[in-house]
Amino acid sequence: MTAVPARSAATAPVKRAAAQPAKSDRARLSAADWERAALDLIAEQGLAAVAVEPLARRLSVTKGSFYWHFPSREALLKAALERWEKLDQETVFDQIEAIADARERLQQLFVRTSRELRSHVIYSQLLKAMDHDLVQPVIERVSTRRINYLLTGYRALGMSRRDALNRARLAYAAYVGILQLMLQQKTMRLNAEEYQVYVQHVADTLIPG
Amino acid sequence: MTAVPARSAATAPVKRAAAQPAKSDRARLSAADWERAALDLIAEQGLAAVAVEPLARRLSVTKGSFYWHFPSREALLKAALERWEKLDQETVFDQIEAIADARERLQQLFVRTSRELRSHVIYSQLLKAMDHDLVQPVIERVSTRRINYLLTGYRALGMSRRDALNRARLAYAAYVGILQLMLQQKTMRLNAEEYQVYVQHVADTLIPG
DNA sequence: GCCAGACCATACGCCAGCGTATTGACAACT
DNA sequence: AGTTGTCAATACGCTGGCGTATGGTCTGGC
Repeated sequence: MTAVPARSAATAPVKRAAAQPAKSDRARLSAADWERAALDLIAEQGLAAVAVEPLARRLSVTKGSFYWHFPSREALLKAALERWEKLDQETVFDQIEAIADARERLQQLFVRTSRELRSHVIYSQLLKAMDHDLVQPVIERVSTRRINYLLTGYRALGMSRRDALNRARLAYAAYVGILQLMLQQKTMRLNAEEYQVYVQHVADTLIPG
Repeated sequence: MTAVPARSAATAPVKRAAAQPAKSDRARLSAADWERAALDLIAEQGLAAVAVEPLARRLSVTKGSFYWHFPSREALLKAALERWEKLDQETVFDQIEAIADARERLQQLFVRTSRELRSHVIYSQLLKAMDHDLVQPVIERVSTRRINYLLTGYRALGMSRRDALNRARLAYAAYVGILQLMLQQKTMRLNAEEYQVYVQHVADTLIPG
């Protein structure tokens, strides 16, 4: 019986608490649980670490469970990436969009880059795996969105279109670079204050006054 | 048969022609050949792609050859990384060091980042593999050297120590970021002119004057 | 109560990559 | 000519990950 697992929420008789299923020693798993676990692994060890059997071990089950929820590893990755892209849009982006002042908004984009923010960590890891077929379009979309966001920010500050675009590129490259240099190992292990000062310097340098 | 016999008069340890051993259909391989091929693969597909058997196929031999030259895959990586670090020091760094004017020198660091420059491509790939035990110390050293280089450059332009350090970090992050964004896929596929303009913008923005 | 469906365990076949062992070929030196 | 040293082919065993097949267990609903 190779029944295709019904992944839609419609058929699920068990509603399972809407919030996190708790630490759950004995709870059964859902597809969403696997997706979340996959994103955790991506954040910690990168995309390549998302292997079915290690993931299963991590969740204290066997892959018999996995292949009920997903037809393949690829399917899991696809779902996890979708989930991240949506989540990233909500948590990181929409929050910043709420800020009125363009100058302040630009600065916040840098301030919230500390390694505590999971979504940024995942972004950085995905950037490193951009050769992967599933990853490429996702971070393509996200990056473009963000650069365009910066672009309009700079335009709002009165820069010419050409300058604004290049400044947006520069700012975004600095963002990507500092992510990579800070998150991975110790080359640039700045503590909170040092980082604070650095960000201020970046804002002063990259935001025209 | 083949014109230009590569085997000139050589003595005991067989130094083999100093230059490249040519495309060489039938020439034997040396350890250096494997190291160069490994670096090529790193540049093209990243560190993870450096596998023994694929490499052997690429060189049109079998791994029987490989394990004569190296005791393990790790040993090859180590040797290749050493070779790159040395080569990078010579080609990229020493050349720029020759430039007298601090302002011009800083700009050149950005100008020479186009994807044509192999050493930069390798650096970017290694940065993506910084979790690897052998890679981490290497790019640690290289990155530190470069940032310090920028630091002294900015100091020479009269910046305070704190500002110079932060500016160096910013500039280097921008360098790393633009590398990653340009080399990997198309998010930022700038053509030569666009890139030229961008670099000029970076220089104007990051170099005080 | 008991059946269906959701979830998981076990066991298997497959493949790619690492490393080993053995033998072969061919050059240079004696 | 024979010996030695250098480079390479072939064949093998091992591991870890993917995917399949099949059967087991728990749960809610009738």
